[in-house]
This record gives sequence, C-alpha cells and structure tokens, in this order.
Amino acid sequence: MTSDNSSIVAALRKRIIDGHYAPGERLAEIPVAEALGVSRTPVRLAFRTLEQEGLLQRVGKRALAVRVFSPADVQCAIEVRGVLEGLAARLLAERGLDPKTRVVLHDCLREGEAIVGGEQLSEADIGAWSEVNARFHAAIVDADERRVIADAIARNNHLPFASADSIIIDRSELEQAHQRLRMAQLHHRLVFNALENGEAARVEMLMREHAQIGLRYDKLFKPVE
Amino acid sequence: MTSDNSSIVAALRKRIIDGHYAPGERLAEIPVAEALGVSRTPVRLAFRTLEQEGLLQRVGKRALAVRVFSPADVQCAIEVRGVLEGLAARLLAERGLDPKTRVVLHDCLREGEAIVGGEQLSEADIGAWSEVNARFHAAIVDADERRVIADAIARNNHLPFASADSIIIDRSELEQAHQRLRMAQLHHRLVFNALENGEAARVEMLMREHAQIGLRYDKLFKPVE
DNA sequence: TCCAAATAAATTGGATCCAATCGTAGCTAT
DNA sequence: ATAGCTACGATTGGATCCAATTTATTTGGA
Repeated sequence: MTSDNSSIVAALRKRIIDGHYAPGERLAEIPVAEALGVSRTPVRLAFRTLEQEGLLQRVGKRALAVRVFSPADVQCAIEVRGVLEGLAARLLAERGLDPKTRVVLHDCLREGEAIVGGEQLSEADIGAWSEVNARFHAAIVDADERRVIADAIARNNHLPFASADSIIIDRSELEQAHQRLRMAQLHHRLVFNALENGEAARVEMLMREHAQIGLRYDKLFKPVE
Repeated sequence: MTSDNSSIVAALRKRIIDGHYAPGERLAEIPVAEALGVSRTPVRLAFRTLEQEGLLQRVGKRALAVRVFSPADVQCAIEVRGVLEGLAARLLAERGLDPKTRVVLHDCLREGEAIVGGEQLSEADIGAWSEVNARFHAAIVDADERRVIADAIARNNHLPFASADSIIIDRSELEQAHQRLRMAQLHHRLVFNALENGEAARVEMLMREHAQIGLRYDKLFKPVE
C-alpha cells in the first residue's frame, strides 16, 4: 500500500502519461480508489492536485476527465516552459550566478557537446542527451533559491508530457530530430557564455529561440523530479 | 454556508491575500474549518488547491503555512505573468485573431487612452484603468479556446498579489505610477497595432517590455475573476 | 417511432470517526 | 543541571457514512 498521498499522485500521473487512462476518458473516484487499493479520500486529494496541474479537466459540472492535448497544445505548453526557463535564466544572470551552479552548467554543456559531436546519433545518445538536459534544467531550478520562478516552471512542467507520445507520428523524423539536437546544443553553449559574461538580455533572447526549436523539444529537455 | 468548494477556495485565498492570515503563519485545518463553518474535508481540498497554486507552502513534513513573498519575489512573479501574456499574445497573433476579440481589444485600448489622456490622474482613474486592463487580459485569455496558455497564465496569476500591498512603500510614488501608466498605454496601443498587422514577433517583444515597466505593474494589470 | 418525463442508479461532496504521526512537555537518571 | 527518554496532546491522513446532485434508463404519451 503506497499510502503516502504524493505516491498516489505520482502513480496516477504516471498512469495518465503512460496512456493507461486515455485522453478524454472520464475518471471516477471509486474505480480509481479500488484500482489503487485505497479509499476515496486520498484519490480525491490526488484528483485535486492533478486538476490543478492541468492533467485532469472538469467536464460538465462535477465529472473529471483526462485532459486531451492536441499536438498544437503540446507545442504551446512546450513554449510556455521555454519562455519560463528563459526568464529564469535571465533573472539568475541578473542576480548573479554562484560559482557552483556555473560549474554544473559548464559541465552540462561539455557533456552535451560530446554527445552530439558526431554526425550519427543513436537512441542511446538521445537518452544521454535528455539526462544532461535534465541536469541543466535542475541546475537552473536549484539556483533559484527563492523558488518563485522554479515553482512557476514546475507548475507547467508536466503539461507537455501528457500526450507527448501522440505527437511522435513517424519514426523517420529521427534525422530531423538530430538537427534540432545540434541546434539545442548550440543554444545551450551560447546561453552559458552569455550567462558567464552577464549578458542578461542575450540570455533571454537565446532561451526564447531555444523554446522554438520544435516539437521534439520535449525529448531534449525532460523534466527532472 | 457557501458550501461550494470553489467558494471556500476563493474565501481562503481572499483571506490570505487580504492579510487576514499573515505570511508565514501556520494554517491548521480545524481552526480554519470552524472559522468558515464547514467540516475539515472541504478545507483539506481547498488547502490542496492553494498549496498547488503556491499560496500555501509545506513547512516541515505535514504542516502548511502561508507563503512569504519578498518584494523581489513579487517582481519575479509579475515578470512570469508578463512573459506568459506576451507568449499568449504572440501565439494568438500566429493563429489568427477572431474579429470579436479584435473589437474588444480595440475598445480596451480606446477607453484606456481616454482615461490616461490627461496629465493628472486620480485614484478613480487608476481604478478604471485597472478595470480596462482586466478586460484586455480577459480577452487575451478567452481567445485561447484551447486553454493551454490561458491555464498557464491562470496558474501563475495570483502569486504576485499575495503580498502586493507590502511593496507599496510610500504613497508619494503616485506620480511615478502615472508615468508608468502612460508607458503601459503606449505599449497596449503598439501591441494592438502589431496584432492587427499580424506582426507576431513585434507583439511578443512589446509584451515583454510591458512586463518590465516596474513593480506597479500589479496595479495596472489586475487579474480577472 | 421518437421525445419527454419520471424514476432509479451512480457518483460526487461533506461530515464524522479512527488511526498514525509529529511535536512538546515533563520526568527521570546520570 | 542537563541530557535523554517517555508519554500525552495536537494535528494530519485515511476510511466510512450520509446527503445531494447528476446521469442514465425506462415508461408513457404523442
């Protein structure tokens, strides 16, 4: 029994993201509670969290359903996170970057460059790249010790991943993804340099561009947690 | 008895924003439930919502407390909303603006111009200006029928207002606020023109600048609802 | 045959009860 | 006197019960 409520939220979120509950499907409290082996109360709390996160949506007056995201919606959500991370980077640069974070970001960039250095890119490379970008993301978030921007990012972090798989139409787009990876790598390097030089405006501009590299962004910039 | 749960959330949020519960003050379920005349259950749900919104924060392992915002935090949150509204405006322009929304935005601009047309600006003018800007904001949000950006904005909408009053140090800054009002008016006009001409990049740039006119932004751009 | 109204079933919201856990205060022993 | 342990109070989390509302089904009439 994963009686901790945050575990229930995580389990439910995973089921939604994994497609166990289809987009648009209505979610009743009793079946979910029975499926998780708990009472209705923690499920109601979890539903409230997920509704607030935007993964569940009210249909009619009382019912809740899994929110449906179109590919355009996913792109919007990705851009939301993009501009928020851009803003976070700018504010971080404005208030001064601590040396430790600077090192972490530098390492992320070096490792990322090593991964996408060659022309060919395997599935494993994409995984490694995602991991590096997750660390980059985590460093950005951790550096905001006041948690204002970090929370704003976190509040919109999971949205793109509800139906992220549904936008991967055909596997042959891998080559195009490779191109985008190189673009993202370039952007990260430029952003880091701008951060080191304290060029805040340039940081923000670059992060904005970074957010617009396309739908594959969600594969390049996995959320931490 | 405002037994609807959303009413309880609203009442609680109002109490927090009004300072009835001081920042940093711990909130227990039973006293709040008794104060609102309801049982613990709806209060727990409301606490979950408010925690998710960022108005409440966990202290220790189980306790919840009113989140404390420094003036810098408020400014960060305002900038968050600024870039999100800028993004929304850009995406709206990209996908095409429906004529009805166009009219609403146009009316908002004309009324706003009439309000800040003169040199002097009374308290009533500030209130009217806030109302016009709320309509502008609402039009932006309503136009996003897919609700992706609108929800992202809504999720970060209330944050700046938790301790907004605490950043209004002295009343003599009204003159400076007047100047900012004129700046905001100018920006709205430029944004609308860019929207009409489909200059999406310019829209975003302008809205970004709009978000940076200063701390008084929260007085100029009140959230709806 | 189709629509509407009424009734029944299902589901949600709220209240209360019980258990588990956290914090604190008091007591004891060194 | 202080440090550590214990026990009690307070508070949160979970389960169950009850009421209210919504939705579906059935039956009646047009």
